[in-house]
Amino acid sequence: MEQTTATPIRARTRRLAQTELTSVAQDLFLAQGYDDTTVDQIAAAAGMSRRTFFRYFPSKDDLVIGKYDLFADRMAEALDARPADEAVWESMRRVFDIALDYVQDPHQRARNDAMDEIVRSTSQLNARYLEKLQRIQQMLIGRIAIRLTGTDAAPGDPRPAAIVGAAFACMESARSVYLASDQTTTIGELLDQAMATVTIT
Amino acid sequence: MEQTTATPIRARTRRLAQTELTSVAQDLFLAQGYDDTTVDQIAAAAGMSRRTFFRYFPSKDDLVIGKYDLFADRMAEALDARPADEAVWESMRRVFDIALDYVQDPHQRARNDAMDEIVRSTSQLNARYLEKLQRIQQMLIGRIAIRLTGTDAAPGDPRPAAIVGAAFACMESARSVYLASDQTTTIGELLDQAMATVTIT
DNA sequence: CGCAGGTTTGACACAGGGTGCCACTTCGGG
DNA sequence: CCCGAAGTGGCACCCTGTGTCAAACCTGCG
Repeated sequence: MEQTTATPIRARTRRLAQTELTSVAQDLFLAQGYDDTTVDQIAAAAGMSRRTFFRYFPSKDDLVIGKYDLFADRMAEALDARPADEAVWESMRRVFDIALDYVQDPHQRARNDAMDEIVRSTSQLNARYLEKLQRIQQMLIGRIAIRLTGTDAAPGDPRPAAIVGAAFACMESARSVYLASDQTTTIGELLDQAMATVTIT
Repeated sequence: MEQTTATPIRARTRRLAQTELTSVAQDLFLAQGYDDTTVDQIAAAAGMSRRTFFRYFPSKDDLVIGKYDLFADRMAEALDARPADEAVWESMRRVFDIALDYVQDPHQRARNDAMDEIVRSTSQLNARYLEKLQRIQQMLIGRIAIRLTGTDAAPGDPRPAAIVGAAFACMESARSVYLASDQTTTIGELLDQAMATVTIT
């Protein structure tokens, strides 16, 4: 049967459990590192069994990396919202805005940066992070291709992927410099510098 | 004692075992997929024990992904060999040449492309591949930084990373278009197209 | 030839991530 | 109150990866 109506409650408690789990897990990761924290520990700390943990997250990695899935949708939306006649490079720059300041609360932001640092310093997580980025780019490439050539259908054209990839390269350069610096310069400024150096014709 | 002279024999037999292992493993991967091939199967097919396999490769992934380590050295060399006054974008283009045609034998090349296809279609391998690429880029960024500013030491400058990243984005766009196409256009041409679209100031 | 050195190998045990299965509880609605 | 669906925990299991240790295997040397 279709249980159409009553479902949102389930989804909400589910998300609650997930955030609780992430919170508890982050504490452990920051305290003893990602690799040295077992799923058993996380589950125990959250008061559930190991088996149940895997019902909330498909893998230990996803607990950390999963949040980047949100970006894909948001960035796709943001790109669609840009005026159609805007230069694609500028559109890309604006799309990145939402990735830059999606967290304002300074406390939460610090925690976020700390997790980013863990991702960067854990080879396995870093790898999966890069893959997520690639997947996001894939979403955008199709849209950029349509902008360039009125219609879709130019599968042999390397330019859309090159443009999107180049833009993300600028983004990543800004991010990495920002995280390694004393954070006096904002990511936005660094990104502007990078995207002024690399341009598209 | 220093067994200076007689040592290369060890290294050679080791490399022999490694290539044998890769060869046998590739057959299995192509036949039944990467995930569905266990290390036990590979080891058995190569006539050794599982434990010994892990003495030749630190992980199953590395058997596939390891070859890209060679590129790091070769590309670093290639970049150093470029004239110091050459435009960095042109230098990057030339550096990619060695990655493009390091296999000439058409039979071997087909096998190589098949493995690349497996890497691309296996999430875990794709992730680790991207990480390798990132590591290679890291090597090059330092060198590009020196070229831009006479000396080293400009850790707050996002431009070197942006340039190198953009160049690699062009490279990857060319590669992905090439692999998805009927392969009539060469990667070199696609790369030229991509790198003509993206420019640096 | 036979022995002493180091190296390679295989077998075993073990930890950790991840999955399928099944019984039990829990919770919401009629 | 009862029924059915969802959530849960425990168990067994597979696979990757590592530490350990004893046996096999060279290899040079007397």
